[in-house]
Amino acid sequence: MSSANQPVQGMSDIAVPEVRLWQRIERLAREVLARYGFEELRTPVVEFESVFTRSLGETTDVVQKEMYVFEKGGRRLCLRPEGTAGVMRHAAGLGAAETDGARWYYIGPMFRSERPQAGRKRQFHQCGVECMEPPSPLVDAEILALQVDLLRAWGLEDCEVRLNTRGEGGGHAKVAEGLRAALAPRQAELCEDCRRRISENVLRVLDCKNEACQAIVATLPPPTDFMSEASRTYLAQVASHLDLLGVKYRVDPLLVRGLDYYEHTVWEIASMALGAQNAVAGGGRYRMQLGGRELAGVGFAIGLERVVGVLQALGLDAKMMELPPPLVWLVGLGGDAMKQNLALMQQLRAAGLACRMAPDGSMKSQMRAANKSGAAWAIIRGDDELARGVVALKDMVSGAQETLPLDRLVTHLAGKLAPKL
RNA sequence: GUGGAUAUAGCUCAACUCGGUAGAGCACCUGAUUGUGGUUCAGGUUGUUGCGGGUUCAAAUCCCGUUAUCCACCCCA
Repeated sequence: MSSANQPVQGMSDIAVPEVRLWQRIERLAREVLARYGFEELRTPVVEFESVFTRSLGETTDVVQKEMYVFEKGGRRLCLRPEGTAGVMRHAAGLGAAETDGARWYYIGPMFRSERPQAGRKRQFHQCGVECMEPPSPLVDAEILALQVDLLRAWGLEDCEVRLNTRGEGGGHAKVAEGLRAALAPRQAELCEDCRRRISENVLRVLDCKNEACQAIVATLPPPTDFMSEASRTYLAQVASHLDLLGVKYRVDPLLVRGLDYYEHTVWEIASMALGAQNAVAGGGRYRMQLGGRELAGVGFAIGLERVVGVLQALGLDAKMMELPPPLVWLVGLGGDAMKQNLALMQQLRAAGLACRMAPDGSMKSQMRAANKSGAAWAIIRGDDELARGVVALKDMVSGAQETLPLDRLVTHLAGKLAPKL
């Protein structure tokens, strides 16, 4: 309870039983991702600060106030606040032959120094993908479908997909100018935050929660009006591919994604089961300059804390937890039996069985420990069994107990185990 | 970064308003069976009341600070 044994603010231990849910989530993710031809890429948690400042955008909140930055050996380093930039940094070091058509996924911790809240940790975990195939509405739709598929595999059914376009990368300034011009006459009516946003990040005015701002936004021409014809066509094609794939979505012209590297398709997936931080996942197409190379791809990230939050809110968490293998507990009476059990335990483990024993204690307390551990069987040996070369094997669920020769123990247990697998 | 709430046994919480050296349930340990758990019964252990300071004869209780947690803003996954 004292502060000495608490983790750093906004960071938490993931322990039994919750960690079993995380294990299942990760295992299911790897299975689904493999079906789409993705392979894992493990990039370092620590990167040069410039990897993110250049790609996410100097003015984004993530870069300006949320990164954990530190200096080491005269270099500006940071803990990664997201996954895409690191993957692209990896790609920038490869030749085009290796990156063209690459499909990578990652699962791991990210760090943002925000005020902790429901569904918002300073160390949080994302599962994401990056697909470097040539830009195409078809690929964008496939990747979005993959994300929905993943969420469904985890049991998240009640999610809403909102789809939008940011338009071609070259047209961003034009969109911003258009919006600023349209907002200028109404500026005085906007909330304090939005007046600031007009100059800093005008797109953010679109998704302001303030009612007065929303009323003004409703009168604006949609941002797509300021985009190229090609941009609008691209979005329409993504939408039609999604229809073909049976993915439900809602086109939301007001959907905004914060990071600068996005262009064309962007989307966000929210769950009604969560509170204010209800965005479970987001994604989109992007383009960035890194290491002298221009890199383009489409990808997404899913916030695993939020996935866990939804599963807990829906009451699905207990069912989904990864179960440890059936356990055999060795109970020994007397020093000789304890030593013999220690040796036997290693033999059983070598044969593939999960085993534990208590180092001492009365038979009663050893049995209690076996019960508490959830052991499927107890192997009981005292002087009598040692002398006869047998063990007593007790089924902890039924309570039935049998005596069998030591040399038949492994095959006997393996036979009992088989139907359970 | 801003605002509100909270912090008491391993867990969930009571006692705080009206200061008098902390209590329940669950959990845990021992025994009822000198070699048998999970049910039952009997008995038992558990806390520097988040941390630091102040007021007071006396502070879990009142005051200040601090740290953390929760909720919302902001931002995002």
